[in-house]
Amino acid sequence: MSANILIIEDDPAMQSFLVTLCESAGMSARVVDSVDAGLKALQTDMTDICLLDLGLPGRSGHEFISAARTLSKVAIIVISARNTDFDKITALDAGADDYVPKPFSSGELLARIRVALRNGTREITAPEEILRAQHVCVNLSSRQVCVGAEEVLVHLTPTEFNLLILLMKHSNKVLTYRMIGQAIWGNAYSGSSEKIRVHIAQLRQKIELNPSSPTIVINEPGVGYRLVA
Amino acid sequence: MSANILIIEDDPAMQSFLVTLCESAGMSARVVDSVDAGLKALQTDMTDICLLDLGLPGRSGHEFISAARTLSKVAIIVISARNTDFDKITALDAGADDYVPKPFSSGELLARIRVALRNGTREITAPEEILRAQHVCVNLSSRQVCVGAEEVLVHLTPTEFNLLILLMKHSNKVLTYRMIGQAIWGNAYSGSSEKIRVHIAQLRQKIELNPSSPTIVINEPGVGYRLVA
DNA sequence: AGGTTTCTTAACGCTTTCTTTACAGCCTAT
DNA sequence: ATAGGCTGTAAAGAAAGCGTTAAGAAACCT
Repeated sequence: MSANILIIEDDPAMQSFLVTLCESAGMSARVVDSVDAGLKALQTDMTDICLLDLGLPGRSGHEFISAARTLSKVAIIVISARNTDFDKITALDAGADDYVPKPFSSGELLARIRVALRNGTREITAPEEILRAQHVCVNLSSRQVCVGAEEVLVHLTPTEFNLLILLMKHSNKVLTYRMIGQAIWGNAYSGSSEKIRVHIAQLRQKIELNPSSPTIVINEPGVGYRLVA
Repeated sequence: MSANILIIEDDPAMQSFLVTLCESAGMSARVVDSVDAGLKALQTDMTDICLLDLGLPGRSGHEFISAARTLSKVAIIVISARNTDFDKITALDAGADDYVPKPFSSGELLARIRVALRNGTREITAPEEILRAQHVCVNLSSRQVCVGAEEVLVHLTPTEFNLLILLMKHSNKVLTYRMIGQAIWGNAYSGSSEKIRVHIAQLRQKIELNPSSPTIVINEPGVGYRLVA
């Protein structure tokens, strides 16, 4: 699997340097010299990573980032000689994945490309909007919870809902009382397990087929809880 | 449900600076000052992002990165004054997600934290660590223990579980009564071996194929116990 | 403000787990 | 062979942890 790199850069010297660098690392590189051409390439070419020079003539690189984000989740690594905080922060917040100041070492750039590729591989599976475990399914966007074969809608309080999706996102793993407290109440969490016990009980009342002998939310004595999927 | 930041940093001034920075951004921050404490915190605390100072005394930050990667996919942002290419590349290739050189601007660090949080929502499934010895396998993340060819699930009490993984992590080595006692009961351990004998017996009842002639947990008369893998 | 929902806390019974004690069997050394 | 120390097992009491209920506090929504 050789990665496809899209280089958006107008300086010919830097163009050839980046192309050579990428190809020497076994990746295939394609160059465009404007934001418009870059956006067009994103729609027609298979692209794993964009290397973007912020200092382009015409439309700014920041525009490219936000426009590209509406098109795809491709990783964007900004390369720029404009190294003010403002440039970095706006680029990263607009959707860039990394920001490498010029001058940069080729080894570091390649390492950061490898990081982006590593992250990119898990992106293929889109974030699941619906979580399932046994006879329970949760719609994250509508915050609705169905139970049983007939998919009866159940109303959960905010805390119960947070608790459920927390356990679901870590299904089959034991979450310690500490983890649960921190995830739901943040730093303000005192450390006692009593609160959690009550909310777990109420959650079980609503989602377990037989709350007195739970099959979904399982207690691990002395440690915490585990959701079995 | 705000982000939980684990700060691994030994310098008190930098500690408080980072804590203040994170909390001013509405995130929960927690500080440890060593690699070992950091790894322990990863197992007991809910953590979205690690801020790691590479220049720690004792075990190096690089060790933390690779060890943490076997535990979870938590995002790791390295903060370091050692800014050679070598440091950056090895840290990134070991599994770090970003590398911020000191001195850094607080705005940039926060922006890079936001990037990591954005990426982190994609997937949380960590590689599950499984220990094996003969016909016994232990899943550390789900705390489940299987025995025999049919992989029957066995329930262990907290003490039995701790005892088992302690022996497994030092398999084929003899652990003295004192070592076992201190590892499981800490400083409160009195020094008598009677407690240990009872728990070993109950553990054997559950994991040995023939508890009366054990093949896994072997007694070393006058010294302690040894687990043969 | 009134009423409703939700959260937090405390209490209690029940179960699980831990600790202690006692004793029998085994091995070793005298 | 026997005494002494060490190990394995069983049982009972103590302690801790969990599930549940109820009541007051807080937040939320008309």
